[in-house]
Amino acid sequence: MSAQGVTPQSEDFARWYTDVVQKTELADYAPVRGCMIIRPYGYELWEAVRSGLDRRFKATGHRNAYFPLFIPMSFLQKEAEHIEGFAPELAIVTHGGGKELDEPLVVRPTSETVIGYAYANWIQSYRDLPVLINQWANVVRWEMRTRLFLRTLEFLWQEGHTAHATYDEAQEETLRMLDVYADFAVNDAAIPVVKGRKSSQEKFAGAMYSYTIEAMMRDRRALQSGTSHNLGQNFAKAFEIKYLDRSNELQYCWTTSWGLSTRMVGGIVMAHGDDKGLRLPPVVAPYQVVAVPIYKTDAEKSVVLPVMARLVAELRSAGLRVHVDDREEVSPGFKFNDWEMRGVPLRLEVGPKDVEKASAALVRRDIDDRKQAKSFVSQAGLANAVTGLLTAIQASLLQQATVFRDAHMHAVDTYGDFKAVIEQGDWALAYYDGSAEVEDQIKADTGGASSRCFPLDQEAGAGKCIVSGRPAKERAWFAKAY
RNA sequence: CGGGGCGUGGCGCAGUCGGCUAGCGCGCUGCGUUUGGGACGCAGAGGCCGUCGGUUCAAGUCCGACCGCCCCGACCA
Repeated sequence: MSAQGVTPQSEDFARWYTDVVQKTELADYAPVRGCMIIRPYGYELWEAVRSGLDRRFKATGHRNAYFPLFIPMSFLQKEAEHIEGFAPELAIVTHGGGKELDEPLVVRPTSETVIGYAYANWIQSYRDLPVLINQWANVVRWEMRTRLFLRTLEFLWQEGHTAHATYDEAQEETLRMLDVYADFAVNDAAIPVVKGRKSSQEKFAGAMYSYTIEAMMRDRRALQSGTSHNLGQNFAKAFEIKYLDRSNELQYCWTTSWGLSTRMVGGIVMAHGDDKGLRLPPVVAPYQVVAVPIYKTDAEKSVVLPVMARLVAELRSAGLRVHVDDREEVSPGFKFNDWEMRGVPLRLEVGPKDVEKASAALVRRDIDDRKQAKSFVSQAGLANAVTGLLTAIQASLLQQATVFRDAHMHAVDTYGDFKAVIEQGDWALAYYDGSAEVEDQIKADTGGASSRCFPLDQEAGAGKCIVSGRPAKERAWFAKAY
């Protein structure tokens, strides 16, 4: 890490990422391997993700609740595929209060099982359905290799868990929540995403179908940014989640679960960041505007500061998140670079000339060229100008990410083209029979590219699997992924 | 767990064939001058050289073990 700024993205993306996360004070390493200390700036970003999602969950009829951290080991074993999938990454508590426990407790890697237990008790009749609950929680998965935000042993997330009377309702819910994630990603995080269905290898352990939103990072690798699962009746059967239908017959429920984690913070970093550091979308940025006063002498300072204070108050009363950098010990130039690294979307400068002319300078973070990024506006109506620019920046970041992404996604028809596309680091869309052998073959041939999803928006058609030649009904996206 | 790299003030590093009081840049503290794109001067503070054990008159330096971190793979939100 250099003393000033971060390793340029173009030089070493992985290094750039770790530099950015630490130098912008999003997070720090913890004393335990693979764990992370989320610092205020990073936590505020997560809080913005949280509030954007929470609002949408409530608007679609969900309520928040909280289920316990510890789960009896036996619960996980009730669903065969579930335990098989999670067993290698469980943290297990064997002792408590100085004594060995009769039954080990698992630190939740996800909560389908405890929640299934509760739902079995709560649900008797079709009148109790649907149950639409979400929880905000931490979970633990003992991963081999970790990276700040992208994969940590403990992470924060939300997990929605719903129970329904029919398959169709569960499927509808699964896709509704996938849409909620996509809406959040696009409109709040300014990240374009591909919605799709996971291959059977990539699906959640215990799910019938898993759906995902996949985003492209600036190094073109894919990031699974949120998942929504139709669990079928797998967990209902394992936990006896049953209801009496209208004709007084006992039926198993159909359940869903869906989650989005602090990984999204890493996604925001990697989808928008540039050589200078972060570029945060205004909707989720902890500070939307940073105000830097400019003065040389005490006399100038005494005229600049009151004007700045007045303007900042106006912006705040317009509902904007504004930070005033009134540090005396660093120069304005230093502050400009510092806040650009931290990704604040818009900078407000007020100096002696502005006081004279009743103007202010606004500088956009999303535009590289300094002259183009900077504009001078009248102090009158500043809040409107700022709001307008923030809207433009939000749109521009989405636009830039979309243009970048689309330039690196290719539909292919031959395996030669497929490998060439992956080789150059891009995403390839190809007919795929969905088999594990083909996926393994592709992984081996391409140095680790995996199927990301069968995109939902593809036209119905048929073709031959690009590897096996077997008939395939759908195309899938393949890419190297985080 | 396999391969590669690295552990020396907060951060980044130097420290030659073992030798004297362990150094440099950044940052930090104080004072003064500065301030519209990463200011400067002066004076300071800050180290069990990752841990343990060996070799030696003498170890940051040589040997061994261990621990930790980073990068690349197998596994994953």
